[in-house]
Amino acid sequence: MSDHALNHLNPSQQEAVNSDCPHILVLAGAGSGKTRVLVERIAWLVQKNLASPMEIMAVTFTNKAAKEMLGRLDNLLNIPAKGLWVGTFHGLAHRFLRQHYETADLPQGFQILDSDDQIRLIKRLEKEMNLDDERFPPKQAQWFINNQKENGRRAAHIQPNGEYFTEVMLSIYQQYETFCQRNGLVDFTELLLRCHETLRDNSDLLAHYRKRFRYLLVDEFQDTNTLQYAWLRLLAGEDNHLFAVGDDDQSIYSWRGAKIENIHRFSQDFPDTQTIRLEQNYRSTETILSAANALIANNDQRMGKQLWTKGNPGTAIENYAAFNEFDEAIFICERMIQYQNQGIPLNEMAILYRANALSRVLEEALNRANLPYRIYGGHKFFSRAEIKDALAYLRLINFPNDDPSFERIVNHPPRGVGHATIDKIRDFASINQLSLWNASKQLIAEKSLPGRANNTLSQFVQLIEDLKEQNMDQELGEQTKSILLVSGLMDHFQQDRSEKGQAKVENLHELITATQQFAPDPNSLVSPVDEFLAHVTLDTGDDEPSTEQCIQMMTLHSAKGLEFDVVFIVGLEDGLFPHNMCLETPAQLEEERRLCYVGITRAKKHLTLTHAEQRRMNGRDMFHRPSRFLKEIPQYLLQDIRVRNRRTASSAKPYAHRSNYLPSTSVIDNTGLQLGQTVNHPKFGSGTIINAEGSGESARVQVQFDQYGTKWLVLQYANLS
DNA sequence: TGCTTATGATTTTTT
DNA sequence: ATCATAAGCA
Repeated sequence: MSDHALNHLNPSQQEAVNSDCPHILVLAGAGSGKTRVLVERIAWLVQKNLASPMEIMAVTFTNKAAKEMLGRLDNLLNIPAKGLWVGTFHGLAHRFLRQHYETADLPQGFQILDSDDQIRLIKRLEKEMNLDDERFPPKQAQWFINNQKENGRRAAHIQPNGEYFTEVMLSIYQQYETFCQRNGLVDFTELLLRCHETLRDNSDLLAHYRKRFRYLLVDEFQDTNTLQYAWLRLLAGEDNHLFAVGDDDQSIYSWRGAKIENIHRFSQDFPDTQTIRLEQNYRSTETILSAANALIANNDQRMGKQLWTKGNPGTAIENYAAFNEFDEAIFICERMIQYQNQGIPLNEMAILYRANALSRVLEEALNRANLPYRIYGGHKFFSRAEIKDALAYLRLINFPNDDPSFERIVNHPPRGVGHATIDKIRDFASINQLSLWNASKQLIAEKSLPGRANNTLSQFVQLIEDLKEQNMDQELGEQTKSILLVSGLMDHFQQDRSEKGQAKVENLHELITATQQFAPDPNSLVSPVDEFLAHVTLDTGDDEPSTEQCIQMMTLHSAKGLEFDVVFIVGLEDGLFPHNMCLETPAQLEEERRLCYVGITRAKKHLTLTHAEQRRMNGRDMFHRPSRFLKEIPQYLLQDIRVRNRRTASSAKPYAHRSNYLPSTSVIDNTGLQLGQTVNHPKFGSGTIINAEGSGESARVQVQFDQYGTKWLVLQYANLS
């Protein structure tokens, strides 16, 4: 970095960037320039010739953070940061395993299971083991397995403790481990654990990597779990340099294994650690910072930090007590329009909520107000059912022994291979230690299935064989396209005329585009298909930069790391935020408070907090008290907002009937009817059309009647008016 | 076999 | 209210 750039760093930042100390822990408050310090540190190492890019590894949690870091480095260093390893824990471990798959005892084409696949597999194993999945919920087994792995424990290492439940969990873990190993499947935690074990048990390999990566840098250190920390320590060894950046006040992921203790342990595990605090905030107004500081001061378990700013006090934090959630939403829309008139662009405004369920009412209000918005998070593109179906075809064609994929698509779209047949395949496969694919082929060859099942299954096998044949030398994009058409998957979703069905078709088209645009790495060790499949399970791909002028909506969790001129935090009610499920222990409440702290510190200029006195949740009207966090913010920072005409229950609920808001595109072929339309039936009275299928004489519609429930009616005979 | 209806549970999320 | 999964029926 140039000396010019150094001048723009404050003393603490500068100290962190060019410290000679081998181990550095940077406690970086919100908005204190944490990413910048990380990037400048790397630039400094390279430009002072302390390290070549080859000797540096930088680890992040999300692909987004990794990409941003790489981008900034490119800018700063002016040379492509060649040889530099920047990536997520999982991405780097994956890279390692692909390179050393033999040493790691994995097949070359090992596949990655995402947590969906993991659950599916556990369910299947429980069934095979004749376990009741009510007593032993697959979710819990999943948690058990991941937790054991995060603590480095293989099934064989665990001593049965005499408790029946634990022993069952352990036996599931055993089966799961065996199955994955036999079939070359690796779940997310396994990527790291396997990498850790391989390094630990191969001293020459470990020596090589320790020698290579003399400088290790970690972002969001407060989010590391036990395994990730162990992995870092292993790589660091005695001699390497470890630079960790984190903020204990922003630790909000303990519920998925993050160990805030890792920050506390750091200076014990690395005795000569220099701890540097970044407390000057460059983001928010003084008012917003004071609120954040006051709130977080209520937590006992802190390393202690006090953010300050040279900035102006800014405007007061607005506090609005809404009558109900509709009133809350309308209020927010009005305020946003006001801010927009003040010249603040829409993409500088964000609405943050504790739970995704809260977004619906807000969306409706934004639609009515003609305010464009974008929702972050939620269902990631590559994890949507229809996309995973398509990917399963791609996977099975290239790796016929991939059982999870086989199971997913053997009867999807429905082709007459039912439960009974699948059960037989499974049994046969598990008795003979075959993959479902090979089991199917053998069963067909032996003709040991009932005629009809034999037929339908052969057709499926033939379908896959055909696709395999014709795809041998096709481009990935072409492959995907023909898979979707030939398999009938596209057709299947096209049958569904509802809005959701149409969205799925669009998603499939988007997938085709994604495969067409995918640029395989020319240096890759695996095939483009394989690379693409790993890419989609490791990178959720939801970080397209949003340059569009849209209001940003997301959960408080996914807001971490972002900033906006204007922030609205909604649903500040006891029971919702802090959430009911997080009130059991003081530690949980403290995490909720940190979450609130994260939310507040996202705001640069204006912050508005809202709560509703009445809120309909899970079909019931709830009356929550204002959040206790509101009381923890000093009154003088808050300004209560009153609305001139207090909205009544009816005026605050202007769109209770959704039917008017369905798009007009859902016209049913040649019937003059459309989805969402209200119709009258001679016998069942009035109702709303909620679905339709077929055309001409076989056209049917599904109607939700006001009094008789939902019914499918053949249009020809229904006599609707 | 596969569609329809009934039942149950519902924080947060990356990889 | 809404969604997913499971049992039940055509």
